Amino acid sequence: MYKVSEFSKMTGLSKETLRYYAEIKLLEPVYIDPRNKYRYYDNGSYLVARLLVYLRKFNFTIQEMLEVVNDESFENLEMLIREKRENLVQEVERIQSIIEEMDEFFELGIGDEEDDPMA
Amino acid sequence: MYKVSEFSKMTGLSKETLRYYAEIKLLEPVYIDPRNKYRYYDNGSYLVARLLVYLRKFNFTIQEMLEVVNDESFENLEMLIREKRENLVQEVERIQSIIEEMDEFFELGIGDEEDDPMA
DNA sequence: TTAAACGATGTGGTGCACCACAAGGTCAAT
DNA sequence: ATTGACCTTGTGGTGCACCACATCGTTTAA
Repeated sequence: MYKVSEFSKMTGLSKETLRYYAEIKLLEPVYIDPRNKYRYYDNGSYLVARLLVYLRKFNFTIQEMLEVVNDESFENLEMLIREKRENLVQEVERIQSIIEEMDEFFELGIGDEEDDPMA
Repeated sequence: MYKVSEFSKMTGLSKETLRYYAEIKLLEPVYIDPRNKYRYYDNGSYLVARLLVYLRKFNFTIQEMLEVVNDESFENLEMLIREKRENLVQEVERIQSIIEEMDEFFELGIGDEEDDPMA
């Protein structure tokens, strides 16, 4: 079993983040020593932590990661990632429409200041 | 000249936002009555406010909008919007690379749980 | 044994861009 | 004059995902 610092180094998640994740029940220690309250994680914790690090790369929010983790057999993992993918596709479209608006803004010619480009 | 509520309705910016914008010197009242501290805005304020609303649509941060507003002749406005456009293009690319990673994830076949897809 | 490293809890803070409530003074219409 | 609308200041809160410091008890290695 791993103590907090070791587990933090293994996973790249800070001690504070681990504490936060335990608090919101995203990733809880598998054992807490009642004498000193030390938190211990195991190899199963490590697998979950690696999954979380991966999902963070996919821009998953905490809430979304909770859905993944609370699905005990991870049978919905693919579906949840597909949903997130759809989110990201829509975000790309949103940004691209902003870019198009900017291009229209440039076409109006900002140099002509007498003409209110924002009308 | 306009008082706060009227100006808020005209611009779509909430009173709290206007207060905040005054505080950070993004959009300050043109006159403050010394007797009661009432804040007044004028038509010039309205033009600036409309510009800010527009830039918010372009995902400009407060700091970026400050750069625009502090450029008194607005001669750099086009340049600043081009920079922001470049930011947004890069953001689109960032998200798209995440989407590609997701697609690779799907190709690995998550159904095969004996194979660690995160290796 | 000692001292440094380690771990815990409690608490407040960060960045970002607002939002909301309380309390008190001023304005405006009746 | 009265009352409701309006404005101000002060203060704390929101959502989000952490981050950091102080204090105190425990563990570890010399």
